[in-house]
Amino acid sequence: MDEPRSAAAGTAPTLEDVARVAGVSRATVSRVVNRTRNVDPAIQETVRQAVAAVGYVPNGAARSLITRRSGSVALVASGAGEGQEEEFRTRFFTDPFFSRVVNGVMGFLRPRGMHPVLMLAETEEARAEVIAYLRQRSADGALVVSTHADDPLPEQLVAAGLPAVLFARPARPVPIGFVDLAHQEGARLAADRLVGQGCRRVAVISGPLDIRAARERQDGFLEAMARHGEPLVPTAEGNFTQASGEAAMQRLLLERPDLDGVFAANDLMAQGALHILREHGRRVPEDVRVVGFDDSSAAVASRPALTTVRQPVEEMAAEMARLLLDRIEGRADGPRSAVFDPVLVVRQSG
Amino acid sequence: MDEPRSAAAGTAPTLEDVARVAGVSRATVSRVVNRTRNVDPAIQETVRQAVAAVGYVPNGAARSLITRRSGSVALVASGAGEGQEEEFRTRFFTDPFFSRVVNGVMGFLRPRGMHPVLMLAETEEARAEVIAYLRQRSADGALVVSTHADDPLPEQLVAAGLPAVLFARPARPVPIGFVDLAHQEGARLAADRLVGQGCRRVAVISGPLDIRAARERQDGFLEAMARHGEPLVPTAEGNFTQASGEAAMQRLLLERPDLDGVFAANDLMAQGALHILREHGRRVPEDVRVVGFDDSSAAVASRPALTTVRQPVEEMAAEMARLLLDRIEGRADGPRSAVFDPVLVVRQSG
DNA sequence: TTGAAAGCGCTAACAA
DNA sequence: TTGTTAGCGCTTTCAA
Repeated sequence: MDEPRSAAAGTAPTLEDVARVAGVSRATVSRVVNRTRNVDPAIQETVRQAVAAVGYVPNGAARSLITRRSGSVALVASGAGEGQEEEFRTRFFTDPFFSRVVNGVMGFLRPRGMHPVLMLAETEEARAEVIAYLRQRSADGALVVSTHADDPLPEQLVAAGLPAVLFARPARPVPIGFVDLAHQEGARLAADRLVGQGCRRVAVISGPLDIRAARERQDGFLEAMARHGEPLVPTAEGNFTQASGEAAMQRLLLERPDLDGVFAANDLMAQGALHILREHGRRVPEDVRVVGFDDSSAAVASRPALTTVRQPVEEMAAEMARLLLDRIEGRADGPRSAVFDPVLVVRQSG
Repeated sequence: MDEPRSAAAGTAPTLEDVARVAGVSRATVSRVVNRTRNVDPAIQETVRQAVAAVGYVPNGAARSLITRRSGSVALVASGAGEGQEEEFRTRFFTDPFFSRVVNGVMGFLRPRGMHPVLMLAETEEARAEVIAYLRQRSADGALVVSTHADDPLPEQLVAAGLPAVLFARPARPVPIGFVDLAHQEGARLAADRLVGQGCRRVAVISGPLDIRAARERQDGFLEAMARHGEPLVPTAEGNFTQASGEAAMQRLLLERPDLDGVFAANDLMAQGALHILREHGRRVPEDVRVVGFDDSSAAVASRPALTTVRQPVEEMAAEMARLLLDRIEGRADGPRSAVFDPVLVVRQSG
């Protein structure tokens, strides 16, 4: 099998080269390469052979200079801007949540020949870079995973007229698409489960209350408990890390040593709660039932495995990508959104 | 504060527009934007103001058409090609290892204005796509995280003359740069620790032995144990997942119910071992000591926290990126590599 | 130090 | 159905 000589050679072959070899014009080669109709099958074959012979690969820059498409989308991890860059990165990447988003996004993008470019936007400078990146058309749009309610990035994107879709509804009403979960509904599922299993003295480990999802999970849970005739439910705030879940559980145990049920606003914190409960000699689920949230890898990794409220992150991420492409390719008129329903996944802990 | 009118308008402003406003030529604007020397400070200022006034952002495609640089690198998750796409993705993304690589890569790339594009290469088709992506200059080079010894991608990259650096030394000697860990040395650290703590009946949970790193960790451990006068060490093979660690621990316990030490080739499997040991009423570290490998987030997440061999993944990933940029920017002559030293991190489990 | 002009490689009207 | 031609927006000689 002949190796195309040009592969390792100095200059990459261009359309021109293929055209010369095939004995046709550049335009025809372009049509064949881009699968445009209206090309004589015989010529098509000739061109394909010429392409193979010279080892031609279209130049992406030249192509997107004219199509105004880069073939990639920015996948942005956006934060509030208070933290250190490295700490933010580590926190973000350590959480299984982010991996699931990446997974779901790639699943959708890949068959469509598009690729995600990872970006961080936790400082004003970084946000400006993201905006500039999009404005210079290095990416066709942005998928934004935002961690704070007062993140200014969504509004900046809208102001710049850039295609973007968020994971989680924006804090202030902004004309931008998003995917989200019915968090309150999910929390209600957890409350119903705990009560249904006979728990009467339950407590909540919430996420950071400046994150909308965290607040909705807490509110939904408290509301459901109130409906069950339990208006007084102690709460402790964590920050979605396992360590914060441990600390919160400690506080809760001090406040209410006789508790028999815990709802944690994510699995990582639930896992932390499990550790502390065991240290204090509480058996799960016999003495205390624990329900988590997310159904992340942490849910099956812990012992006992977590009963948890499933957030279909991969599907949501895929939908987010779909909404963005619809927008980019002009299929969508205004910003569109999708809200997913949570499901209770019963395992051992609750 | 005036908003640049063109931001949300139909067409983005070009160099031409800036030049007109500033009353200079395109070339001069280009020089100012690209910080080239030899521009009159006064003119420089005028140009900057014009840039701000029209809200100019250079067009990336036009720029890279001529510079032949895209400003991004492919971050490739490469597999052997036997598995299902989705399973591969999920496995890969669930492992904290990948997140750490991304984290380290971004830490290095970001200050240099470069961005990672995520790609998968687990089938021949996907590999071809990666190669094409690089050949069409959509990325300036590739960072490859390979999971199997017989992965053909490294050789394909070399054959195509594309800049690339691997995480982990290639199976067959190929002229390509890589970063790696002294795995055998790390395993020796684990063996010394277990023996030093008085363990006499130890066992190994290895990774998939078709992965070089897994084999080296096992070999290094067995060799060290032999030196300690323990030539017979039972082993069980896992696949680096927690579930496989559990299964392996079950088998080991059956084979050697009186074991008092376990070395697992990664933390996830060690975590699985911990679960099984507890189920069987073995206390860790009192009855059985457990040492993991990696020092990933799983190491601090488990109870007891894992004593483990630290692999500085973030640093290694950053170095991988550095080696690639050196190559891309022509600072490196041939392929260069770096091998890192592991360190024992003592926590509770061993 | 600045400007004029020539392309980088490609796609898309428009003609033939 | 095919070819011709005109740029896309930028960088970079080469002259001035």
